[in-house]
Amino acid sequence: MGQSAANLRKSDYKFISDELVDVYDIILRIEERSIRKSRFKDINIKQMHLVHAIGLHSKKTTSEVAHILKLSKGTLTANLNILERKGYIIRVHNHNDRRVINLKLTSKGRLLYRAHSAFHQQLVKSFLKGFNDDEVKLIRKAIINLREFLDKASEQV
Amino acid sequence: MGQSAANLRKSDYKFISDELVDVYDIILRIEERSIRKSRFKDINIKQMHLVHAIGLHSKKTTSEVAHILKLSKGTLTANLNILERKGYIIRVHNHNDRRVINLKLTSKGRLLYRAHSAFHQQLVKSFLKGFNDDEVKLIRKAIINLREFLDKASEQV
DNA sequence: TGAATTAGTTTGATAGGCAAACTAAATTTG
DNA sequence: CAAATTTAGTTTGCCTATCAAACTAATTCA
Repeated sequence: MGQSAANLRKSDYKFISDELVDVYDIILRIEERSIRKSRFKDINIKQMHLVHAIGLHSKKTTSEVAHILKLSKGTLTANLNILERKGYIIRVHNHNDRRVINLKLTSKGRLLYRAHSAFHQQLVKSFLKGFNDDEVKLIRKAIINLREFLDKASEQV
Repeated sequence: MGQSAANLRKSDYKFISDELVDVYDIILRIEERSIRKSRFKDINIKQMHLVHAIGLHSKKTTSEVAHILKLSKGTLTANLNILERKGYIIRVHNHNDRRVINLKLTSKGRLLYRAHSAFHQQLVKSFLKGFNDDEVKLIRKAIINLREFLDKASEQV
């Protein structure tokens, strides 16, 4: 409609930027509410993400998980206490080094993990709805671009 | 290399999902650090986003901004006090209704706003690096998909 | 074996958030 | 028009999440 490519690009930049700023908060809010309505209403979204970080199969240590989530060890201890008390995780003392604690999900924890994964999968599916493989690849490429930029920025800043 | 389209799609879903989960936290961390290194080191990322919500031109009220940011009025008052004390915003009593306070950025606040916008613009540019207009449109479409899904999910959940 | 290091916990302090009570101004209503 | 109600923003009291530093127990180094 007489709109130049340059104008189109500029408005797209702004649109994409503004939308992306909103999207994350919306997702967190939806997750929070869907947990509240589920059988797992005794945990919050941060504890949910801790369960996700511990993961289905790994036996990560407290320090490893603290590093992944960029939380202090003290904060992690507090949250692990909550999740253990509520039956989502267990602490397993490591045989080789008894200072070390390996974290595992209980079956209840694994149920929660899978429910959360399902939500994320649904999210990405709707994000990619109606796109063919080439188009999905393109979006993948955009995300790789972004990640590279962020990693470079992390070093500089 | 013999990988079926379905498999490709599935691994892409997971990749995209996992990356998106990380990206937001990384962005917040970079923003936080870049503020710390800038001339605006006396504010934090939440106050930065409050400045962004107030915006360059609008004269939003306290209640409007509280609603936009989904914060209680009390929380907003506390943060506005900090930004006002530090010279980023001013409160302007509304002539027509003297209960109402309109929020405005000071020149210092506008400088901060523009610095933050520049970062976001750089972010989106790198996100879209090397893409032509059609491809940018596609990504725009993907974000619209996601937003529609989220809005629908918001109603349901 | 004693000293230094390491993994995780405890402790004390701080910050950010909310809900409810409150103040001042505007609007409705009898 | 005066009293009652509503509204915008502030104040208050409380709660939760987080961190850093001190601490404990186990391991490794010298």
